[in-house]
Amino acid sequence: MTDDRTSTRDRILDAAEELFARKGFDGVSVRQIMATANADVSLAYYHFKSKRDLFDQVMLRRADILNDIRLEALEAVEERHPDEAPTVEEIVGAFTQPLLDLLAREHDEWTHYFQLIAQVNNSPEWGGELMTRYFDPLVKRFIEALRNALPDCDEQDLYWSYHFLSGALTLTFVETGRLDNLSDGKVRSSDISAANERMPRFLAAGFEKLCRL
Amino acid sequence: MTDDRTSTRDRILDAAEELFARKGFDGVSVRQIMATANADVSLAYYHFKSKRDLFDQVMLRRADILNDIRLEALEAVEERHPDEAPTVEEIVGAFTQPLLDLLAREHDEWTHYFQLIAQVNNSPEWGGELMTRYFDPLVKRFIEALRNALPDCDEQDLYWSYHFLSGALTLTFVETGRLDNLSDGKVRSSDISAANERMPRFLAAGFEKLCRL
DNA sequence: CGCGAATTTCAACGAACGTTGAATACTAGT
DNA sequence: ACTAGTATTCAACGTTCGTTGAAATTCGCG
Repeated sequence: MTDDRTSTRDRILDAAEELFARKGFDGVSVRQIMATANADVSLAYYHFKSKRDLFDQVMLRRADILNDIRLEALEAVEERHPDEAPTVEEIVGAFTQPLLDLLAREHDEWTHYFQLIAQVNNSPEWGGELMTRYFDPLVKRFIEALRNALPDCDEQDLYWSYHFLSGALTLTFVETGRLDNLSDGKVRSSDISAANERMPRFLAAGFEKLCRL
Repeated sequence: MTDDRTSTRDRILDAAEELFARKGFDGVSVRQIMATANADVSLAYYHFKSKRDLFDQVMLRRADILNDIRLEALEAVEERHPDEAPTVEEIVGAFTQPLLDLLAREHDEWTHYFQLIAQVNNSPEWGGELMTRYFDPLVKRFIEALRNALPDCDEQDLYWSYHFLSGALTLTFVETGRLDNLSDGKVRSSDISAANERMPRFLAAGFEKLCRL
């Protein structure tokens, strides 16, 4: 049950975010959401137009925050190199680190939202449209920066490299415990900091391998 | 509507596979599945114990095929290097190429199953358990081969590298059309061959970057 | 053909679904 | 204290859900 001090609308959004993330849009009923939010069923339809609208508002609520901190990080990297292009690793880091930092630092607050993004990104029904709507402008900005850092890169190589990056990043959001099983507990899927340290180097090497020759 | 010549049980599995892949387990009703399969609702419960059992059988039906062709590819690579370890790129290729080859060559037959795997892999509820159950033994075999090819690699680096590989690969299964949007149609998410050519080189570079110092 | 088993049809069960309208309670501003 | 608007409660709608039991049909085999 969610805290009663926050506004009803926010409690609904919190409950919906958690349950959508864990069970998917169709795996959760409005009644379950409102029970978790400690509120009457019909309040969902007072504060939101429909179940689908509630889902969209959950997605929307935090999207700008992520776009902002990523753009900030990219601009900081670019300001550090006023004359030449930043390294690929720095650009990739500006894309992945702000999110994984946030997830590691405020885990309880953000874990469900990131899980939701991961599922949406991998959904054939919603992956295309929703991710495009919320994150495309920023992604285009990053791809431009990468194209600048890799001026001879073929466009196919560039976009597919981004695609691999996107898949690696979003799977890290999920914390399935898969690594725990595979490694007999020696590596934990929930160790976001460990992923955070490694991801930019791993992915930058891939970009450079594909794009240089 | 599915072909009437195949057995009812197979038609149910085909319809379930397609609909589960497109809409998720809870996004589809048994009635919709049976309508697509051109069969009476109650036949679902004659051939399967429950909706969940039907889902498990869909997952199970093709898992062994994938495990077999991957293991074959890995053994072929190892036989080509009787004395020293194969290259990382060859091992990664043995993990990714057989699947993407299959998906490219028999697209209509396999596209839904691969989409299903992608969604399961990125689901916090089922990702851990289901993927472990069906694919872990083979994955452990591949990680062993990679450890052999990268003898000085730290265990954390090795497992996280595999994790990034897994995310990049499964996102490619989905064909969301996201790349089409991002690149204004110049790159197509459905161009599996393009991904297939690039993935082993991209990912092997990441493994080597993380693992060699 | 006849008989038992495998398969398919038909009808229905209670429960849960998304959504709505009308009535009630609360909260400002005058 | 009165009122206008906001927020919340209560009861219900028609539909669809997963699942089941019994009857009817089809099939393999003597």
